[in-house]
Amino acid sequence: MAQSGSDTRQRILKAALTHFAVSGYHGVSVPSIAKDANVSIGSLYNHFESKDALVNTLYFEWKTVLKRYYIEGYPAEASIREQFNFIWFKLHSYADDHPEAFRFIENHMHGHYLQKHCFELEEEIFEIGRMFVRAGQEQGAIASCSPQIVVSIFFGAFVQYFKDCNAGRATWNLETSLFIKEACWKGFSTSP
Amino acid sequence: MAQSGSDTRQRILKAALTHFAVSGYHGVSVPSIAKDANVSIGSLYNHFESKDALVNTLYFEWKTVLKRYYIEGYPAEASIREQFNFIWFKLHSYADDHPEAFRFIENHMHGHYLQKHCFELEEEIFEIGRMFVRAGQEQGAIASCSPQIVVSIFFGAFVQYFKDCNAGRATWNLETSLFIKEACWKGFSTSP
Amino acid sequence: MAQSGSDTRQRILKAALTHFAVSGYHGVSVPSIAKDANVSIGSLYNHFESKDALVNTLYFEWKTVLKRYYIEGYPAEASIREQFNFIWFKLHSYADDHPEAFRFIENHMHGHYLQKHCFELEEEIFEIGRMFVRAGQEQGAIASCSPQIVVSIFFGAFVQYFKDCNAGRATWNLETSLFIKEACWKGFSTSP
Amino acid sequence: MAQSGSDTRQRILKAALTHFAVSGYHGVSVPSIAKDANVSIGSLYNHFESKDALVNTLYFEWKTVLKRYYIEGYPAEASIREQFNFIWFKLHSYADDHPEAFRFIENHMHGHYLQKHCFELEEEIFEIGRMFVRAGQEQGAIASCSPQIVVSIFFGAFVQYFKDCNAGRATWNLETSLFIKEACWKGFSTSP
DNA sequence: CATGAATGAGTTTTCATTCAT
DNA sequence: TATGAATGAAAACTCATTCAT
Repeated sequence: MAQSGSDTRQRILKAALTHFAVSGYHGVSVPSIAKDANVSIGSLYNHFESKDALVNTLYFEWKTVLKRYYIEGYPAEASIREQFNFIWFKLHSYADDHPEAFRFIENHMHGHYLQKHCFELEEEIFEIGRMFVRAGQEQGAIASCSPQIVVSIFFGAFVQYFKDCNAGRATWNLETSLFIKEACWKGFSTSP
Repeated sequence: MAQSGSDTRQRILKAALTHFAVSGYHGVSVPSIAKDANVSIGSLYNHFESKDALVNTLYFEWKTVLKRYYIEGYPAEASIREQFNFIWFKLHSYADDHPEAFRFIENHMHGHYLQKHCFELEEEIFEIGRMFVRAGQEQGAIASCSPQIVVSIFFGAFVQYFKDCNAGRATWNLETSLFIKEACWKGFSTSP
Repeated sequence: MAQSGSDTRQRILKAALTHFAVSGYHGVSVPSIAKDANVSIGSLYNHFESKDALVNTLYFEWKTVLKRYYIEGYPAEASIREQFNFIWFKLHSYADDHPEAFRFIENHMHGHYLQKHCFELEEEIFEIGRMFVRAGQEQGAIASCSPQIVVSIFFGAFVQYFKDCNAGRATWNLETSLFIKEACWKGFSTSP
Repeated sequence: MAQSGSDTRQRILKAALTHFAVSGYHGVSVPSIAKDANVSIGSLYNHFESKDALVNTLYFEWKTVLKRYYIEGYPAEASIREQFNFIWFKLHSYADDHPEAFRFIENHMHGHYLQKHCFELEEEIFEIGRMFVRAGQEQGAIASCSPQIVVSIFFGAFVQYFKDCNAGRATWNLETSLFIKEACWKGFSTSP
């Protein structure tokens, strides 16, 4: 059961992600993560100070990945319409590439155990969305309202679609996703 | 500390709702519920067979209340537009009247511990939404797509708005709520 | 293995005293105490918040008993000589009546785990000794020096005698004890 | 962080002494010693077979040092009075030169983990004291009693004085120490 | 010899549940 | 029905020790 060594941390993170995504923080036991990672409990605690530290690391890492999805190649010079297409496409890609991570970071009640820097990162990411909305409003392309409201609409719709797919109420595919995207755009844009 | 007896069950349910809404199933201990309900542990177990039975009861009761909100007075004869107004208004009223209950039933990962009849009830409620969508589509008032997708859009938007209010990113009021409702309608309706 | 109920706490305290007296705080495991007390671990934790709370309770209780030994019937009006006889006799009686308790409270390094009120109680008891010394010095019966020094002499001698008996280097009996008492008196009194 | 090698062992012993003196055998973890010694855990185990072996080495070494203090230059031909002055002075010097070591070897409950040769060495050292007492008794200079009792008196007084200084109840200086020495002598000597 | 990641038995503690009163 | 002490399996976490490099 001894391990190759260097990838221990990654194996722990991978196993932990799966467990937390499925059962939530309190529904997961550290031994079960260790077992799934094929690592001893002691080893897990050599890599992460506590269960708490482990979820926080996980959350921060995957929110950071999401942030990178949004930021890298963001078409700041393109039209608002295209900016929205980009954001939606990235959201979709992230959920498609890393469904467990998306489930983990969006599906939970992230309670008392998340540290400040995690909440701050979450806010940074929402701020990316709000910046897009503000730009659209300045150009008159997006309806006038509190920017977060627009984010609520399209992000909420996307998350619910993702959940419905997990629950078997909807089918996961790009076509449907783009249909929802268009509906959202129609909903908050000012185009006739 | 002895209690009148008849309302014991209600006090337990109330305390349990608060706890589960805040911390999730696994994050709550039965003794803490009993303490908050001002009831002995033994008494709690006289009223509910197990922690499992308690959440299931709670979930079923509050989902039933939500179902009643939708069903009672549903304007089946009115226009699709008005039917949507009604659904949205009920959703809003429920979240407004019973914020903890809404948080509890919508905000969590309801995992393995929910029993079949709870999932069935959830599905029944979604079905109310889908029936409305189908009716709208038959009349040509709602865009043609899988009915659940439309539900995802407006329900997802609403849930996200509710969450954002809880997180302090948005402000809870009817005006904003109606703004989101209109955006959703514009999004999935066929009106020019 | 179910227990009569009301004396659980006492059984825990008794078992804990024995264990701590023999092995010290860190050398004792909570399960071993529970087992010896014929009590389940959970039950132990119903009665004491933590291992820490348990030692503190134990320490405080037994130091309080020692304090009572000194205080009750203290012959404040008698001669200094007789006051010393009284103190010594009480010290001896305590160690004789409760050898494990004496071993526990005097033989250890009571480190970080003792709470303030325990240290304060210890100081109160030393203060009883110092008050006796001051009275003796005012009467010219005890040599002039910092009062604690006199306490160090007789208390230290007694504790060492007690330890030596435990180690089999000396024999525990009143006669020897009184011999040491007389030596101490000769040592710090001013009598020719 | 690699070390010169030869002094590794010394650094380990030094760090271990400090830790054991403060927290006792069971209150100290091997990794914490290694860290403080600036040595890897593996290296520590190259030098000492086990935690057990480490304490035993430490105990034996420092008791040996104490023994040397007593033996080297012992004035066997001088008067009993001067022999006592020598013993006391050496005790004081040892505690003054190596306070941590003195705390370590005298302040603890040295339980099950000490090996036979450590207990034997302890007994040898007590025997030095008892030999002095016997010589004094043969000369009629020390009161007649079991020799260990006299040792209990002065050694106990000294240890208590040392502890009181550590606890802040007394002040460590030679003058006070000599005062206690004189009191002890008056206590157990036969001089008028 | 030096390193430090890995191990897993053992520690403290929690908690769903039972049951005698 | 109400009570809450008792239970013990399981959780989070520690730590002496090993071993491949």
